[in-house]
Amino acid sequence: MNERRRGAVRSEAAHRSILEATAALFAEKGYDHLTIEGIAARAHVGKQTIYRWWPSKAEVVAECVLEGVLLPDQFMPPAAGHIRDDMIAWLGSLMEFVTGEEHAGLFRSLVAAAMDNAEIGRMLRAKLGDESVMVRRLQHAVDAGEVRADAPLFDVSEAFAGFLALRVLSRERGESDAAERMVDAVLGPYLA
Amino acid sequence: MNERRRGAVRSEAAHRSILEATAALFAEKGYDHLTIEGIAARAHVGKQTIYRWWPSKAEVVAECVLEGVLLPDQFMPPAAGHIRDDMIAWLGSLMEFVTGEEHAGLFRSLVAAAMDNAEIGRMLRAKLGDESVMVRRLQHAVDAGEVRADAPLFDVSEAFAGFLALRVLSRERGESDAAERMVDAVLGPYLA
Amino acid sequence: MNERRRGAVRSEAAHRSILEATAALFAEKGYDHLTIEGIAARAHVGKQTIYRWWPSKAEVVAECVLEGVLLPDQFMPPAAGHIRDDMIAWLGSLMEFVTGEEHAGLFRSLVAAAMDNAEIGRMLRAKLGDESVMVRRLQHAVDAGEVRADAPLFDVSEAFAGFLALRVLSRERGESDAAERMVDAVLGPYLA
Amino acid sequence: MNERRRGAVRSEAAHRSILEATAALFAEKGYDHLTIEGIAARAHVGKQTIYRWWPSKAEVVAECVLEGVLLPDQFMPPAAGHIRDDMIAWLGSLMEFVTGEEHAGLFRSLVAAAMDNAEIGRMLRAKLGDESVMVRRLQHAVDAGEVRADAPLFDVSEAFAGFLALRVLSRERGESDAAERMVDAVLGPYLA
DNA sequence: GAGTAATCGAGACGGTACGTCTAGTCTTTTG
DNA sequence: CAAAAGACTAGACGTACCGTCTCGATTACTC
Repeated sequence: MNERRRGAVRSEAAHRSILEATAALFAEKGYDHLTIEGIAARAHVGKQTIYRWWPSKAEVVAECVLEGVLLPDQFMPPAAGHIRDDMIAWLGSLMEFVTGEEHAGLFRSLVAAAMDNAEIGRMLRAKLGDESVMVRRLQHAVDAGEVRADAPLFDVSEAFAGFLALRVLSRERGESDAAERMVDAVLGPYLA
Repeated sequence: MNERRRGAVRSEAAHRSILEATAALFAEKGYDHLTIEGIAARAHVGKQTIYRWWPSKAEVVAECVLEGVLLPDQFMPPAAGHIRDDMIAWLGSLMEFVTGEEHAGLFRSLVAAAMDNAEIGRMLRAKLGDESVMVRRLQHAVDAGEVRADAPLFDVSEAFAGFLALRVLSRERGESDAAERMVDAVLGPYLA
Repeated sequence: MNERRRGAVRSEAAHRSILEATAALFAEKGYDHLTIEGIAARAHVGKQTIYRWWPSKAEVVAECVLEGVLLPDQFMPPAAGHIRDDMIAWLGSLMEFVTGEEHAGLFRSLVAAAMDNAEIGRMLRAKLGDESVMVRRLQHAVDAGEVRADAPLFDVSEAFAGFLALRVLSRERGESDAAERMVDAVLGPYLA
Repeated sequence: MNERRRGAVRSEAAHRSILEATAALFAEKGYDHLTIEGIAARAHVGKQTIYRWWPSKAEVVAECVLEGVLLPDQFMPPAAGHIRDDMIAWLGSLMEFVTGEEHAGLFRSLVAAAMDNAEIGRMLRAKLGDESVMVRRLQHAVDAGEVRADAPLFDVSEAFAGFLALRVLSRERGESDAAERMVDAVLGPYLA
């Protein structure tokens, strides 16, 4: 006879239900008013089912972020026109997004979660300013002759990511032309 | 006739004792394992005495930061030599500070606290990357002829603050030459 | 020369105000939801003013009972007709009083207070069935030839007081003819 | 299909442990220095486990009394000799019990508890002066020809219960021959 | 009248206990 | 045998009072 494992296998329905409940409650109440009991109740799941698969609240939230349940997919820097205009538009819209009333609470909660769990921090950063994506956009601009070939693309992209990180951390939007000034200050000298 | 207050007056001993206990416990256990009961016990104070004067744990911590009980005094960008070297040294040491093992826990806790309480966020930012201080250092470099007069000093300083914010958020130190590369990428073009 | 005290003298206004507040709150909330803080607040008096003159809540309540602020004056057994009818009427009305919805809570509270403070117990008993008053009424009946001269008046009166005490303690009214039956059982054999 | 419950069942160990701790602490400190926290600590039980099954301290104590953990078994009127002697002995010993130094505190506490909770009151009364038991003893005396057949047994027994109630209320033992006098006054006329 | 001592209302203090909530573990029954 | 339901120990939450102490004002007696 074959040696198959017996008993029920991990319930995918429960798994999904937990992630969805977590995302919903996270959005409603934020990271630190999120409770395991609340998730279990909302997901119609036993608490033990959560503890069986995740060691802590932070890990559940981390998986939510990873699965993209919590954050919209990456913001892609548009390649619609000149690199300067595209970067300004993109930085500006992201700045709006992270400081806007609607998502500010969620972001603050995610930062708090990131302080609990390094994985969340890494994902958060990746979502905000994935360097590889930004570098590709800049490389495209180099190829188009808009940016000098010797520009330190990685460091420029990091400066832009840092600009957003600062907004998230300090919780201040800054002036309306902040994105434009930052692009001109950092990228300006490298424009062809 | 003036409306004189009546009854006993706030005990300065209790006040100090609470702040000290908070700082000690914060350092020991971090923000979210900090409890009001723990503070009260350590400070030999009734819980009500804490609740009488602060609405929440976050406010007590905020006052600790404000009073400088929790964080060392501002990191000053040194004016020891050439601006490039000074900024690299300063950014590097702050990066060390926020990602280093020694202060990482305390720092992460403070960031988490800042997400609870905007006041803490503002103080934290002021301690770490006060733009006005950085701008003054850059202005000094302009005066010394090391930086071009038309350099956008404020935006450069914000890029540096963002660099640190990104480290805080992602909790990654990055490569050893990260500070140097960032300074060269952002400040480099403006060096005289 | 005489050793007279100096300084202000006890405020009679405060004293009265405290007793009144106590009586009001006792009636509203009962003995164990009565608090010193509540009395002080209601009486517009500092807590210390209460503690200066009474050692405990029980003592304040005791003084209220003593002063007749809490309980109506003694119920006098009427001397309206034949001793049997008078005693039945009197016992019945007192039974009504102590078990009736209106005063039951107050009585329960008084019993609870009496368990704290013997003085209250003694007063409570005196109010319910003051033997000397009852004995006088019985003596009057003896003189009128309604009761035999050799009847143990004191013990009979104690039995009647006990009847009431049992109602207070057990919190049950018993049957409607309870008073009549008790009078017949105890006093009946001694009727002339 | 029947609606079966799921999940763990009430822990009998915890239940018993709580009742034992309650009885021990009641005896040590009395009703009003008895605390839920104290019970929980002594019983090595979470507070919530107490609140899950009982709404208040009074109910826990009530169950202790019911289970006989707190009070000795019913005091039975002895049937050792003549009814007069037996009743005097029995009343006397109960009077001793409720006013004696040894049990006075516990007893007063129980009475106070009874004022909180009618259930306790009923149990207390049943333990001390259960009429049916007393009536049976009196009936036995009637059968033995010691008491007249037309004696109002129930009312006589109530007079005796009242005698005890009065002691409990007033907390006074009275004179040494109090029991004897009461028996003679109330039961005397009905002796054959 | 100035000085002194006790009182007053007010309210902060160090504490205890409340009743609720959640954590994380353990137990029972169902599918 | 995993999952749901939910009871378990543990302990923090924020509130209510306790009884004491401190404050500034007031009152009444002494010198």
